[in-house]
Amino acid sequence: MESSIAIEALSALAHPGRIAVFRLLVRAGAEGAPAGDIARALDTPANTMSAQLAILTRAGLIRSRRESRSIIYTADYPQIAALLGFLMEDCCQGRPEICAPVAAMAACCPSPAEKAQ
Amino acid sequence: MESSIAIEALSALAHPGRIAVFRLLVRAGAEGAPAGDIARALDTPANTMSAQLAILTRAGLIRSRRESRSIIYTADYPQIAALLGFLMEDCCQGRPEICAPVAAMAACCPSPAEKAQ
DNA sequence: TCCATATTTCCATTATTATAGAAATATAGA
DNA sequence: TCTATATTTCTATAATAATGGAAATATGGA
Repeated sequence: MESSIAIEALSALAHPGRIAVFRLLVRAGAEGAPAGDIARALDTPANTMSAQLAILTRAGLIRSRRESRSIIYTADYPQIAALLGFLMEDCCQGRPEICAPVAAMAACCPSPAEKAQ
Repeated sequence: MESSIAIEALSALAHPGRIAVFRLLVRAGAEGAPAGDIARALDTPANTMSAQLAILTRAGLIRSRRESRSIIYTADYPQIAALLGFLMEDCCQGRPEICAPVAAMAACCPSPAEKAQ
């Protein structure tokens, strides 16, 4: 991942309204949520929410699809993973115990390989 | 983690100079690096670097210790893990495959439990 | 004490970003 | 076609952040 891409994503997240939107969508999973529902849930005017969703979209963190009159937003999980990977690149340097806290954080999401064990 | 804490950390990272410092320190491990070395490595004036280090420190992402005339900076791994955890909180919702890309990102850092297997 | 090195603080200029009212656009249904 | 709903775009004002020169502070050694 390019540094400039990561910075755009981090800038997008570094805002009280937008991080709330992001976390709502991370929790919402693949179904996502329509713009209006998000605006109501976070008690934000529709045009302000529209700007926030546009910024998160341009940053690659979320995606949208139209469904009838609504626009449904979803988290872009692979892109999010790429951002986290960029932040922690080469964190181990042969001593995994250094960044063990990071691995522990990810323990909620066992990989398919780990689930098979 | 409080939302305001996460925003301060993300704001600190959302900057070309500061994310370069952050990643340099993530790679540097527990030994860290002195301010002057970091400034030289990233070709940044000492006062500008000082401001950048201060912002990352205030955001809780890095720590410093004095060693003779130098100030050594290190990444604060537990705090970083807490930030990543905040971003991905409740990402699974009973369906771990949704955020599998995130788990795959963390595969470089097997936890002690995983290493024992 | 005096000097060199390492880092930080002060400051002013310049540039970027946030907010929401009002208007515009898109879709669906009567 | 007309109306209601859903969302976005346009716009101006207000607030915040980045940069690096110059000066200040802290440490160690002669």
